[in-house]
Amino acid sequence: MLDARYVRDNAEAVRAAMRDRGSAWSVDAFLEMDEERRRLIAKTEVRQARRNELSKAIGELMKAGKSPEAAAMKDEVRLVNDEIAAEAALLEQVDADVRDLLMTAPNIPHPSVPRGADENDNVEVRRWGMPRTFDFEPQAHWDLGPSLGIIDFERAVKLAKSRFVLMAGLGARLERSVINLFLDSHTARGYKEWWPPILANAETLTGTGQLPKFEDDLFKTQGEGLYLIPTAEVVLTNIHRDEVLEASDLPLHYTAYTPCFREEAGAAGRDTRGMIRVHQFDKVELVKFATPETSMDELEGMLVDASYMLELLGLPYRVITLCTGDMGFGAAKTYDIEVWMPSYDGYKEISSCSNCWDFQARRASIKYRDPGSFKGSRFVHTLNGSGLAVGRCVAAIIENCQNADGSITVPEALRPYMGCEVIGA
RNA sequence: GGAGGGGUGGCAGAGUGGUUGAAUGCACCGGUCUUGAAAACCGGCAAGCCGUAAGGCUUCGAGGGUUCGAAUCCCUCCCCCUCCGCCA
Repeated sequence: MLDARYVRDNAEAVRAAMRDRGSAWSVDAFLEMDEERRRLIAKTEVRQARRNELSKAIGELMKAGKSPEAAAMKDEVRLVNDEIAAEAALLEQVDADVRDLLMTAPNIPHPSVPRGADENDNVEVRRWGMPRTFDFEPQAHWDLGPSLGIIDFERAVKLAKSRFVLMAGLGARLERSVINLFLDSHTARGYKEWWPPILANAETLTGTGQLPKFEDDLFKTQGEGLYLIPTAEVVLTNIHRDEVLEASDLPLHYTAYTPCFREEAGAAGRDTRGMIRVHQFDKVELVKFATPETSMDELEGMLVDASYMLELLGLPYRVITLCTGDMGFGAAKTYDIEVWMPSYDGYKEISSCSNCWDFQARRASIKYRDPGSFKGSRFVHTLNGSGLAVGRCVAAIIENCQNADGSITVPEALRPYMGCEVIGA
């Protein structure tokens, strides 16, 4: 959520930001509604002040035993109250409208973000590793996995529906091994591990920005109306919702493994094969809470921590900075890490690391105090990044580490977890 | 799910209809004292909103109700604790 006052005071800058993002969000509609809201507030508050004043006077009269005088005043208060009730109803509606509108505004891009319309305008930052040249025809993971008996797409459809995955034997173990390698690595580098609920309520989903705008992307339960989390970012960030943190405790570095659930409503026809785009996938997530002064440095650090996982596995990757038009709703700046996928003959997203600035903190009311530096409390900056998407990582291992005989060489870092050096053969 | 108890400022914890937006303690900030620190003492210290400001409004789990006036009384819901039931 943007700061209403900021929008009011920097209308032109916000207009430009929305333009850069390709967002249709209307600054002028907001300004108009906001002005109406403030006008109504001023009006009702005058009456409320009058009521409070009269009530106080009544109290004093009653104490002095002058109830006839008080009775006359009571009549006036009743009148004032009627007026207040009428105006309050109006104000409540306008207030809700303004908030709803503000909730649908995307975050303002950081000045360092390249301007651009879509993914074609993203800027490559760096590359690591060399895509392997095969001296045989490499198989895609959706072919090799089933032929090795470690992935079963058909029966996953029987159990649930399309875009679900069933893994077997060393495939299942590979998934678990990757999760453990990631968690062990991140915790060794100072991230605190959590094990959160994977169903969350509407307030939680609103805090990180999935609601109200992106409800269609989520699975929702009946009855209680809880949502299956689309990423651990949702729960990790909301751990501190409605809290005031101490500056001396910042930055906080959190990590968690969770399954993630996505409707993929708008993704018909995209990445239909394999385990690239599925309704349920595993992810190890990184989340940080930082002061405004350090959040951009923390983003760089998170990018290193996430991409280091691919270096551990020996998988080639590149890092890109998303342009203004390609960034997610709540992000002020985003780096994507893309792993080399032979079946795509290209790099495929495996992590997204974002600094959300105070956008989520304002929604979720996550603040910090620093008595030595300023009075009161301020919003923290929240960051999140995949470290990494496990399913896509498994797919990348299968494809990048395959051999001519259809076996897979287990990356060295995973061997202690796998208990073997080769899958198949 | 049933019975009982409870949800108050960063934390702990008073407060049952009228200057109580809220005692007190801790934490924090400023000062005195001290070579420095601690202790002691003095002072300050909730948040949000409207307003150039003065100031005003709102907020004591959430929502509704009673009243001229509600942290305080009534209703509904949520959450926490204890006991019972159920259960992995």
